[in-house]
Formats: sequence, structure tokens, C-alpha cells
Amino acid sequence: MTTLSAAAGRKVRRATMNDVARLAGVSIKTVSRVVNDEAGVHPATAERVLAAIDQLGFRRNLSARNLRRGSSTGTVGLVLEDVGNPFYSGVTRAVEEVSRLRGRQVITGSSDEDPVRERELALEFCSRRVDGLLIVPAGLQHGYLVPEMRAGTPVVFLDRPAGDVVADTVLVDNVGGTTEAVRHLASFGHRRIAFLGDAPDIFTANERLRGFREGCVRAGIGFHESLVVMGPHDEQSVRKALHGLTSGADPATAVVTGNNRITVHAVRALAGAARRPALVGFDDFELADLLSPPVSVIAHDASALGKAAADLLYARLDGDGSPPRRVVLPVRLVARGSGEVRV
Amino acid sequence: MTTLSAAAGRKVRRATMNDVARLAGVSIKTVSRVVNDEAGVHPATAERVLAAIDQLGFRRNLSARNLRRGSSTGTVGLVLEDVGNPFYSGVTRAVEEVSRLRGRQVITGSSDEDPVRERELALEFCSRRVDGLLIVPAGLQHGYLVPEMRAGTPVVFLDRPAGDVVADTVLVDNVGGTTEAVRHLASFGHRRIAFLGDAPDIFTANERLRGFREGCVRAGIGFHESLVVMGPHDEQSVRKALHGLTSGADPATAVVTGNNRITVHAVRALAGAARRPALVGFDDFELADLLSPPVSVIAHDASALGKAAADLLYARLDGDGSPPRRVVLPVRLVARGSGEVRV
DNA sequence: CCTCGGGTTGACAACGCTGTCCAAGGCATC
DNA sequence: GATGCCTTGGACAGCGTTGTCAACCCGAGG
Repeated sequence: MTTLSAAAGRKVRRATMNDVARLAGVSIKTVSRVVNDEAGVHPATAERVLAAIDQLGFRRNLSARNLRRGSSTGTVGLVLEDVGNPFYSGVTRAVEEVSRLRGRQVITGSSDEDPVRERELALEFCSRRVDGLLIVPAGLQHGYLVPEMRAGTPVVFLDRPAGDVVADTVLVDNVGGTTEAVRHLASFGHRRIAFLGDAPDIFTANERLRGFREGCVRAGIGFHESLVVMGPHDEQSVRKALHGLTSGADPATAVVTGNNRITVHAVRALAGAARRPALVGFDDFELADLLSPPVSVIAHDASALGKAAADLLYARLDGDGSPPRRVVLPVRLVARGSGEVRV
Repeated sequence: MTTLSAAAGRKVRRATMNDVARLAGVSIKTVSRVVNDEAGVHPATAERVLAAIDQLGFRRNLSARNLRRGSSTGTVGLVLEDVGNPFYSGVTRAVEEVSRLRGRQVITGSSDEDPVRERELALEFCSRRVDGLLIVPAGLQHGYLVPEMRAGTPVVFLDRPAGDVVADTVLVDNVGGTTEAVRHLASFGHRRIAFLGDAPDIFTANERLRGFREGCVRAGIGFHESLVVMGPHDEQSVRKALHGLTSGADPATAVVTGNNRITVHAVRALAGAARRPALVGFDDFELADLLSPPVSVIAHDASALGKAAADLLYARLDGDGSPPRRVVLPVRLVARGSGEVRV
């Protein structure tokens, strides 16, 4: 058991190759050769150098190395909305996984949907000379990235497209998802279907609304503004909205919720209700199958999203110079019970 | 709308201060002054420099800056088990939050409980000269960190203590948690209480087992080896273990589960069962209140853990040289129903 | 006219490392 | 004994930046 209280936290100059060289009685270049496993060092010399390294606790300074070699910093930046959100932590994990195979480290930052913060993070990462950027856009203006992209830093947007630059983007099939949800509900006889979505200035929310409308039209049940409530949703407002939609003269008999937070709030709000509307939520979530009734969802895969984006980024780093791509990942309906209720 | 397909991904030399200086017709030092908002530059000159910066898309190279100034790299390293796990993503978020206020970036990596990987990550971070390290230990040997700590890199261990170095550590009250769980169940008349825990070589699993035993002894119901099943637990093995424990001649009437994964598996296994034992799980999880019955848990706060650890780390960076501290965060029983069942 | 001082600006070295190039010495060959 | 090759080691420059220090310009004051 080693005690290090005295040393820990104290600011001490770290040993450099120079220190090692002096101690081992060789030139700094020889130390460099040993550290980098280069050939041409006499075993006995190498031995001495290694001993000195050990004694001084030397560790090569990667910043200096990369600066000198003009090579990659071995890092990629990931800007997302909130690592604490299970969806994004799944994305993070996938990006980490791909990066590990490519020998790179991931620097993350949460923007909290704040475009200013997103920009700060992305530019900070650029100053650190990340090899590439993965961004879940918070805002709609990404002109600030133009110099970076022009300078050769590949950028891939995840989950939402960038506002005003054309770049690689990986999305999920938002429109197809809600269209399918409506088709599904309509197939059980529902004709009054409501939609609870996030604020329409968020890309995904808007797309899902579009898909909802499309689904209504295709199902021949018409699209009614009065059955749509968009906006930021806390538990209270979801409760109120649901109450309004499912009561009155011509109530909705089914509800589509626009993301996992809203779905969970809806489930809570409906927990005690006497008459429950059929429910299909966008985004899968853990334990959805254990609720009563189990919640049917439009599922998409955070890992797949992260992996696809990372793969795209690394392809660019490998020299892929083809035009920007837009990848749309499929979604699938997972029927668990809450959506399979006849009128 | 800007199209950048041609430039993106291509390896291009980034503009340096030298390039800016040449374009603006000033010396490199003047550029440096402008970039750093130093006083003493004529407004007209500054103007020219800024124009050149803009034209070239120059962005200061932080690696070079830090190298020259010998100052902090403005990064901290966070090694955890798996960012994808909601518990750790909560920790990550909290660390990010504290770091943001301190103007630092967070580099993360998942060890997947592999001591080798943990070591690789931690040492890689040290090579990058992170200002400090936060580690959820995967293994029991941390001697490899001694040179780093001696060199002045503060290290804080989270969730589990380090194996063989004395260093700052932030834990949750594992023993107190399971002791309380047993007391609670015993107060409802249970005398045959089972424990399903993770492999006992994991610190938290072992501590929780200790607390369980302690609780049994205090409650005067005795500790029975036969009511304990430890080991890595997938859904299948939890199902089997539960079946064995709750059937037979003298079945357990209550179960304590050792972590959130096991709890969830148990809930799934018991979903269809005719006779359900009372259940208290360690770790809170989302939607626990919406299951039927709602799951009672020993809750502790991932954010609090991350924040406490980060605060401790930053205190060290601020020069706190006091002896290593061990912080134990409290847990609390959240009674929701599954644990409040009489025999 | 010269000096002085403040406001601007630049030359240069150095941070820790690696690529290039050269030197010294040992050995075999002619 | 001279020559050339190979092995081993080192001197030096430079990556992009900033700290130090000195030079320069200009108007005010003597």
C-alpha cells in the first residue's frame, strides 16, 4: 500500500526526455529511439535508458510529439445534447467503441440544446485539433464550421441535419416512423388520433409531425390541427394536454407521443386514468415492456446511430472524398400492447 | 448554403500565426498579441490581423500554446465502466458540468470492467497530460498510477476504492444500504430474506453482501448461506436463482437484489409469477415507480457521486494538499410498494 | 536641436519531442 | 595498410506558440 498524500496534487515538473538522457548518460535522441521502439540501439544502452525512465516516472508528452510530427492528435470531438440522456449515452458508447478500434480518444461535451454552447464546444475542440467532429446540432447556424471544414476537419452531424452547410449527416427515419405509428393505430380502427410532440423548431419534432400528418392523410382519417399539441413538455403540461385531448365531445382514442420523455410523462399521466387511449411512442426505452400495458414504440437504435456516424467520420479520415452523404437509419414498430387496442 | 464536399476530409495544412502575420504584414508576435487580447496593439493593426485571421480561417493551436506555456492542458480524464450505462452517464454528466465551470474539457473512456483496458486508458490520458484523473476502478492494482501521482497528477477513485494505493475516493454507503433494506423487509415480518448479488470480487457487490449479512444479524433472523446467490447475472441465471430460492420447503419470502441490472431481471422474472416475494433493489432506476408493483429501492445519486468526485479533484488542482480523503455518500430507501408486503 | 518617455512592434529563444544528417568506431575485404 | 560498410550515437533544426527584451517612432519638453 503506497501513500502519496504529500505528492498528489502538488505541481511538479514532469521528467522530460532530456532528464532521462542525462540520467542514463546518453543523448536525448537515443531516449527517443528507445521510447519509440526504433531499431539501432544497443541492448545495454536501451536497458540503461529504460531504467532511467522507470526511475524518473517519465511519460512521453503526446502533445509535443504530435506537434513535432505534425500528425493527428488522435482525438475526435463529440458534441451532443446531454450525455446524461440514455439515448445520447448510447450514442457516446458506440462512438467510443469505433474510436477505440481506430486508436482514438473521444472528447465529449453537452450543449443542452444551446446553440451558443454547441459552438463554443465545437470550436474549442477544433483548437485542440481534433481529427474530426461529431455534432448533434442544437441550432440551425453552422457557418462557423466552414473554416474548420475547409481546413480539413471532417464533420458529421447526428440525429439532426446542420442548418446552413452541406455535410455528412446521419438521421433516423422520423417521418417514416410516425407515418407507421398512425397506420398501425388506424388499423385498429382509430380515427381520432392525437399527436404530442416537442417544440417544432427542433428538427426531429417537426419531421415527426410531418410523418404524423402524412400517416393521417394516407389512412384517410384526415389531419386535424386540434389533435396536435407541440411544445416543450414537462410532466404537468403533458398531463393537461392529454386530459384536454381525450375528453370532451369528440375525444381522441389514440395518442402518438413524439419522444421518450413525452411518452414516459404520458404513461405516468395515464397510470390512474379510467379510460386509456391507445398509445404509440417515438423512441424505445428500457422497461417499456414491463409497464402495464407494455408500451408500443417506434424504436431506433442509439448505438447504430453512433456507429454509423463514427464510421462515416473515419471513412473521411481515411481519405474518402466523395460528396457529403445523408444516411437515414430505419426505424421499426415494436408492438407491445399499448398500441394494439381497438376503439 | 455552402457546399464543402471537395475540402472536407482532405488533409490540408492549417494556417498558423506565421501565415496570418505574413498576410497582415506584421510580425508573428503581434498576431499572438491580437489573438490573446493583449494590450498595446494599435487598433488599425489589430484590424488588419483580424481580417487576415478571418480570411485564412486561422484557429490557435492549443497544443502548441500549452506546450510553450507549460500550463495545464485544460482537460481531465474520466475512466468508467461503461458510458452507456445510465448510472455512469449520470456520473459523466455531473463531471462535465463541474468541469465546464472550471473551464476544462472531459475525455472519457469505458473500461468494460477490464483492468488492462482501464490501465491503457488512464496512461493514455496521462500521456496527453490531463490535469487530473477520475477513475472507476476495474481492477485491484493501481501501482501503475504511482509515478503519475508522484508527478503531480491528482487521481480520484469513484464508486470503488483503488486496490493498492491510498488516494481520494468517493463511495456510496453500500453496507448501510443493504443493512437498511434487510431491516425494512424484516419490519414487515420477513425472516427468510434472500440476496442476489454480483460477483463478489467486485467491491460494491462484496460490500453490499456484508451489509446484507449485518442486517440479518441485527434483525435477529440469522444469516443463511443458502439464501445468497452471487455471480455474474444475466436474465436467465436470475430467473433460475429466483425460482430456486422462492420454492421448496422453506422458501424465501423476500429478496434483496444487488444492483439495477439484477433488479430489472428479477422484475422481469417475477412478472408472471403467481406468488411474488417482497423485493428491494439496490440502485434506483427510471420508471421503477410505474412498474406493478412499483419497485422499492435503495437509491443513491449518480450526479452526486460525479459531482463529489469532480469537486474533490478540482480542490486538489487548486492546491489542496491535505491527506487523501474517503467520502461516503448516503443512500436512502425509497419505498414504493414492492418491499412493503407482509409475509 | 537633442533628449526623454510612452506607445507599438519585432527578433529571438524555448516548451518537449522527432526527422535528418553526420561522426565515430568496429569489422571484413582487397 | 587502405577502403568500404555497418552499427551505434549525437548535433541540430523545427513543429506553433508565447515570454523576454530591445528597437523603433513620435511628440513633448528642455
